[in-house]
Amino acid sequence: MSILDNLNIEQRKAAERVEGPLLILAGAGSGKTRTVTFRIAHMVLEKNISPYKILAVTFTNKAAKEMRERVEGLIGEDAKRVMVSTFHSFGVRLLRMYGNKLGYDSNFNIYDSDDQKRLVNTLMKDIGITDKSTTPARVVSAISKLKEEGITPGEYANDSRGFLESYKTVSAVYGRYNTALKKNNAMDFSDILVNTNALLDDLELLEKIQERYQYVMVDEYQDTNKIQYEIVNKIAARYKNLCVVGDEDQSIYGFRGANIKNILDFEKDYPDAFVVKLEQNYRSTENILEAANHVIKNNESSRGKNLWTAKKGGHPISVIEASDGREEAYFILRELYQLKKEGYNYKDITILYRTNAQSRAFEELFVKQGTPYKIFGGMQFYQRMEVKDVISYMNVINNPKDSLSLMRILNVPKRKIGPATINKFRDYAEENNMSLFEALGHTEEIKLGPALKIVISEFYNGMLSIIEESEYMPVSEIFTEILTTFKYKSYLEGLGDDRVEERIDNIEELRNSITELEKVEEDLRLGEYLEKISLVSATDELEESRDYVKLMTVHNSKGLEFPVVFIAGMEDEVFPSSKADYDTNQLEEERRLCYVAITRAEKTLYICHANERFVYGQTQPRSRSRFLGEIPPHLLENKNKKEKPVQKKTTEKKKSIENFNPLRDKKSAGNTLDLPYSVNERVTHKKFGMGIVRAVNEKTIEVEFTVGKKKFLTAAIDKFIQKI
DNA sequence: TAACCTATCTTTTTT
DNA sequence: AGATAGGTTA
Repeated sequence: MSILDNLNIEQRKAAERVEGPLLILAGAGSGKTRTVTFRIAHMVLEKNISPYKILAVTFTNKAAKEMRERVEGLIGEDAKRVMVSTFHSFGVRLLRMYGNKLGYDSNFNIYDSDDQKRLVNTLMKDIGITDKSTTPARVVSAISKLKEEGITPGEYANDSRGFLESYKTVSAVYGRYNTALKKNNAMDFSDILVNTNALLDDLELLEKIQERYQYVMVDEYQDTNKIQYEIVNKIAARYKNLCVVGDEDQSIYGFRGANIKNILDFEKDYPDAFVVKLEQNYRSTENILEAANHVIKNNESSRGKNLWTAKKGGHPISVIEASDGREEAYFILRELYQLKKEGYNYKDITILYRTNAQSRAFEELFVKQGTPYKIFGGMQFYQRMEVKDVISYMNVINNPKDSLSLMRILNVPKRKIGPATINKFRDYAEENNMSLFEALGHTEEIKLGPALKIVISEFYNGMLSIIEESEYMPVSEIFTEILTTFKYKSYLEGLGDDRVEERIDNIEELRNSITELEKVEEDLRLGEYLEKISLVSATDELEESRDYVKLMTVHNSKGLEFPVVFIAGMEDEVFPSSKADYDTNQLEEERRLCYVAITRAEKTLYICHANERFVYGQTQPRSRSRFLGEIPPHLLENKNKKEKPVQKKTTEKKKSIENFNPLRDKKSAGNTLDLPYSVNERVTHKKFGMGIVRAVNEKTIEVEFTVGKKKFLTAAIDKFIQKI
């Protein structure tokens, strides 16, 4: 008897193979996660391998969480000792510990693409680039791709494409951009990987890590890029217990440097690799699977698999033709109501599309009709202007070297600190080799009007005071301090913007999310919080229990499955994207994307397309996607409803499910201190004066001052609070 | 410095 | 269509 008796023959072959290099070619829906989790359980329960020695790397937090929970279901508490992590979280963890070797402080901030764009933008202006052929956004994506392909600024400068103007721009910015990030004690997403990889060049450290993680597993190996490849292979080099799982037909991240060769060449890298193919699909009906197989076989890059299912037949695939994008949304909504009548719930249904912009038509209609829905990805909660403002305050408090975040908030709320003034301080900081924030403390040495001096000193001292407090204050208190000290809400109210209410709601939602998080993790520190919100991915917020229709890009749907799937916008120039028109490799990637989309469906699949579409403020004619033509007609059924659906009189607007949920990953408990404080004891605080202790919790205490109740973390509290 | 107007660009896809 | 950058004016 073995725990592996629960697996099919192929899955079992893979799970049994614990030592040595192992390649698991796992077709869509073939029980990949099941195989991997049972493999871990087998290692721990039946092979006596310490869970502490196992590292499993996934692409999203959601995948990591799911894997951890499923392993826990099999082996219990020991599962917590297995390191299940995304590449990025794993890297950040390592870099917090050892980043000083590369010249970073452990409180480094993480920049998102918005930050990257702003930084590149200022750099381009500083250098005086007049190149109109490119934009900061394009420069950012070029730089990210270069980083993840392992090309340094120096190497890029020697590249032969040097005559192109956009190339020159990228080349001029790349190195300076890196320097600026480092000065700000910040990393972008690519840096997390690049620096993790660089850390592993330290042989002593590498050996330590190799000894710690003697068994390495990588999920979605077809989507690893050069740097991730190097990280994995360095760690596994010592024991060669490397298990990679993937499917070359689902490689869809070429645009961010993913290299399909990593999986195709695994057997070259490890000639003694054991290879297992998982070809039984447990997810979809025969019709759906056959359609997917017919599409993907047009790809040269496909090795060819024999994906099969025991679920014979099934519904034909419904094709819906609409006159335009709006009608497409109507048709889908009507079909959705039909499905509801047949007994499906909203949560069984997912609408997939190629680009985020396509979600708009659905959102408008669903709001009007009061249909519960949730859009994953797109404009993230944390990227909204007002949320980002407050986060930028937190960024500076966490890491005052972060001049980029500082520049964002210097004049928000408006303090009459314009670009001219900021530049004076930037110059002063540069000349005196200090950070912009430090420079703000030297108002006397800089030529300024008296009013400005006062304003800047107020800002500077306000920040200093919160920075000091942040050592022992819970994030929620820091949040409140920021809002009150800098009167952020009155600033929002005074904007005279028609979205004031929404913005204030967002701020309140941010507060709620922090409070929710602190319920789970009482002693959450600012740095940990910022890290957490930087690394969330779109589908991490997916809640199985709530009943709403899910909308997301095909990219975001990878690894997920749904009873009913609508693929919207199946038109040439949309899917495949017009960007892939003249490039076979890109076209093949689009086809893999289509393959991913089709194979998400369990029972029912709809493919929709419109004859014209409104793009860039213009109506353009559209024809059905070539991919649709690759599906044999006998699998398709025309589900066209000729008459236009009657739009219901707008009923009372129901609020859609918010696009945002508090993070709720649990974290292991921190240290517990003996508290010398007791309820009703009197204390004094530097800033808030006299107070009375109202509650003593495990890791925090609450004190009532004249200004109101405040919470404090007990760690390091003695520096700030004194007993009387 | 801020407020207002006009011209231009945007949409691939994401940790 | 909507967002944003850049320029002009108060």
